Amino acid sequence: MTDTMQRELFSSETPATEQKATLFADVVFDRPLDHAFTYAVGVELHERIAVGKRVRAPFGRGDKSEIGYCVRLCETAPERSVKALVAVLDDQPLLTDHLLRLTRWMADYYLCGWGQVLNAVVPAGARDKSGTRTLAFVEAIPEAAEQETSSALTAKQQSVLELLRRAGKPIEQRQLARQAKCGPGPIEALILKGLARRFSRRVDRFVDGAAEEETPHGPLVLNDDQQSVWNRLEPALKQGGFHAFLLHGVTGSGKTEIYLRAIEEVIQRGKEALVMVPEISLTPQTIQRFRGRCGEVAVLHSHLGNAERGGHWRRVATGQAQVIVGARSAVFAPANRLGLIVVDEEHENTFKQDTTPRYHGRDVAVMRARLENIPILLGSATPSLESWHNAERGQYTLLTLPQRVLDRPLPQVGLIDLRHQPPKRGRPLAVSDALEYAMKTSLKAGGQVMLLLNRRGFSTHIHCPSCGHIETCRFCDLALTYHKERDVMLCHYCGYEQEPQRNCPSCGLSAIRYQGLGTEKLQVEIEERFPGYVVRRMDGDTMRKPGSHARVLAAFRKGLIHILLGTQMIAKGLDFPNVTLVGVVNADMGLHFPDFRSAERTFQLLSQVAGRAGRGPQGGRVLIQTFAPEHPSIALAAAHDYAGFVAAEMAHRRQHNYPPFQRLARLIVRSRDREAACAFADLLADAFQRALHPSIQSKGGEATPLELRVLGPAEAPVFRLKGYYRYHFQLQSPSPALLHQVLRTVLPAQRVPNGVEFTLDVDPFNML
DNA sequence: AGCACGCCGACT
DNA sequence: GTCGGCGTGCTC
Repeated sequence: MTDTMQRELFSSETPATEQKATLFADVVFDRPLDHAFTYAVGVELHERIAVGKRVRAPFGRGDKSEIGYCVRLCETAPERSVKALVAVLDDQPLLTDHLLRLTRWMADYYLCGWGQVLNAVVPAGARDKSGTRTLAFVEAIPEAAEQETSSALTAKQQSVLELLRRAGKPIEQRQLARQAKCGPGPIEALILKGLARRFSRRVDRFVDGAAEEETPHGPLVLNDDQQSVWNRLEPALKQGGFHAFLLHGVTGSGKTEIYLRAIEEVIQRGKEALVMVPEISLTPQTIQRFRGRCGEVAVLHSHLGNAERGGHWRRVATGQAQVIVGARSAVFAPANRLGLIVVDEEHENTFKQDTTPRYHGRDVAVMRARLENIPILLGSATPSLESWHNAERGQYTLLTLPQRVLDRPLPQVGLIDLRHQPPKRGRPLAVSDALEYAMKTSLKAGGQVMLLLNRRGFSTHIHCPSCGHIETCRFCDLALTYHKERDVMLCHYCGYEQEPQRNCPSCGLSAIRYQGLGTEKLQVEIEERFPGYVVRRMDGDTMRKPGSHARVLAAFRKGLIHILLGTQMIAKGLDFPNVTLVGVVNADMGLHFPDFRSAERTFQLLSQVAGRAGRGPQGGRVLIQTFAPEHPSIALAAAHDYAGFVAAEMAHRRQHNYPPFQRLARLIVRSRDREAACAFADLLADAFQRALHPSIQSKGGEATPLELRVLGPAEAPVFRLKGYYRYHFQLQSPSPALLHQVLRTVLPAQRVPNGVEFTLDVDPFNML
């Protein structure tokens, strides 16, 4: 008897359909399927089932038990026969109605399964109960008179009691012991003497420990620009309703103060505020700023452990946090009474996720604000062209802070033309004489210096002068970078490591050259040329351990480091008032990327670093070394001319039909088999071509091609990656609606061959 | 995405 | 004759 016969027999004896079922649940699974599956809900689960909870259900031919999300309940039986749910997993729904609608929209917009989105949205730590524990708290008994017993109090007991009375609230026992620098003895004694009491409380792990000494930071007086921005913002906050603002404020113009006021305003109304910042800006100082002013703050970002993240997440879900600060994924914070969303550094590309679902945190935030009918404030010193375009079209209200606070001028920016450097004896140096002189001057005057070089490692180019061989990654076709400290050659894309070679693996000659400049080599050069000064490097290599980032920045702030050099990481720090010189070692680095946003990125990066200088009363300047001083990204960043840059770049984008004027979707086909990848990319691109020009083959009459173009296919800029051959092409569409219409007609009809994978990226940022 | 079904080639 | 390759289509 075959399996099939068995199943047929079985199912005819006991019909799978629960004829008497009266409740049905629509369930979505973590699969790239765009529709929900209906299950009967047994009577025993009627009390427990709810939209937004996870369920266990038999799925597929083998009735394999799968976990999915319940997204809808209804009482009318569907036409087809259905299976019954096995279990409901959660006590409380993990998703609010708003979040369900938001994620549904994401699945439609980014063309992936709803279940996939939900799985990415609900953090692992929130799905289980981990991350809570029971702790003992101790508090002073206020009415207890001390007199009778005070004579018997030891010094330690006295100080513990002092501490408790001063706190005026319960303190966790171990923390109390730490603060009083005592063991458990004195605390026990106080409890025995009836001066304090102890009780247990179930708390989220990690969260309570974060409540360190806070320095409440009173609101500052607004300057005229800030005041006029506030005057436009305040009514929208008071009134509520969807309203998108783009706050364009130069670095140091006091955007944060505007954020804080706006947050305070909505908190006062009993609402919650969500603040999204780029991952690297999520430092303790950033969080502290909000803790000082805004009540209970929850923090959500990817570097938290499951339990810790779950704790914060639950605190948000239960309304215990007024402010949620987090990176990209914080846009899904389960807040119930959201009153405002702030997206700081709105232009940052780290808001775009580069795994499924490939969403853009800022765009999802705008959609969330729309769905929840609340205001949203996007802030940046260099707004993305997308947001600027929206402001120009009147979709967003533009607010401007054109000046730095306290009338501090923007730093003077000088360009050093590397093309006209006098030839040097020996090997070329990273720092020109002009930059060196400026550094020495600044340091002698007691100032600090920051140096930006946007490439880590020691040598970025390892080649053989005899045969021209270049050391590349075995799996990607990218040049390996030599890292001197770890003494390895590293692929910056896939992490592949290889022993450095003495001899050329191609021709055997023993004269391999390690060329090209990375932060490690720069550090060596700086230490040689600036003896007696403390030099620190900050890049992906030195910042591996958590906390090291904050430690270096703290040391720099204290003046323990004279010269801080590093990758763009250093551009994101907070204010360092004593930085009087910022040097950019090579400004052109990102300029020649095969990416239509490379000019914008370069402009943003240079503006950002330039903003680091002259934050203090002694002012400061910026020196940019470049081979292309007349390039708009560089010349206009040097002139602090955002408007000028945007005008030039917008013209360029319009001319080439790039965003923000048209929408882009990128399709990437990859396979270990080069031919297979190439063939399928051609096939797919062809399918789009045919969909766009249907009349060509039919009537031969007037072809009315939709205004949508297929660019490619071609080899992806990184052709080999992690052992895969990659081809890609793009769809360029005048409207998102048309783009989606075409994608939805063409893609479902495609069958992807075995051994070939393809991904779709709507509104792509990474073009490599 | 999984996973089972099914229809073809090389083995006991 | 059967084991197993992977192409094809479905999953409530």
